[in-house]
Amino acid sequence: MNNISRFYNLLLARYGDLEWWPAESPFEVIVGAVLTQNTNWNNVKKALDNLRNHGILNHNGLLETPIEEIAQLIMSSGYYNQKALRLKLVVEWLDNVTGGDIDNLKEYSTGDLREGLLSIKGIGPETADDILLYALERPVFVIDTYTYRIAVRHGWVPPETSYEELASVFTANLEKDIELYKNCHAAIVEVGKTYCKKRKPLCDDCPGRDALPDSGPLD
DNA sequence: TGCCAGGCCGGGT
DNA sequence: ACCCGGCATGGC
Repeated sequence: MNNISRFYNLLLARYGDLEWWPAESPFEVIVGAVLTQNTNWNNVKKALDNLRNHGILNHNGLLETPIEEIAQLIMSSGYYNQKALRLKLVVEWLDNVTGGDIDNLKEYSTGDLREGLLSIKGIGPETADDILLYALERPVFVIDTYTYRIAVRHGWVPPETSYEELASVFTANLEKDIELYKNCHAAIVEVGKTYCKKRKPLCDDCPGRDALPDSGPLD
């Protein structure tokens, strides 16, 4: 067994099934994916609640509500002007492609959907992959800053590794399974929040230290 | 109290 | 092809 599988098994034993993504519908996953860009989920939750309480956490709601109004409601998630625009662009894209029914996306290949999502200004690789995996049930592995830090600090990849390269390292070393991909990313975020923060590179108590004999120092 | 959070874009080199 | 500043609120 490889180190990445070992690491995931360790996280699985520690956290179990985290049942990500916290959302009530695929559409909410998409909105949350935009709002959580470089932002604490706590702040995102408040923004989602605001949208929901105003009855616009849905396709037509976001499509028809003025961007300024959306911006005010999502203020707690930060970057609210940018994110209001990004939500508009996403929902307009959805409207063009599906006419408002996300189920219609099942007609498209994962590659075509990823390309389409990435063509939207404000949707980068991680946001696209969040949407593909957690909203659309496609087998793509999500890379976020925690995944990158953990992989580098374990010595699995060099620091200059690109998003796509790192994703392929994970998919090459894990069973191709949508539920596993979901829970693995969830567990990495969970462990990252505690042990792999930006200015805390040295983590003596980081899970995996003893269980991964082939891995390098956690820098 | 400053640092950090489940990124991404655009302009400069 | 990289590097960097900007975007912004809320929690610890």
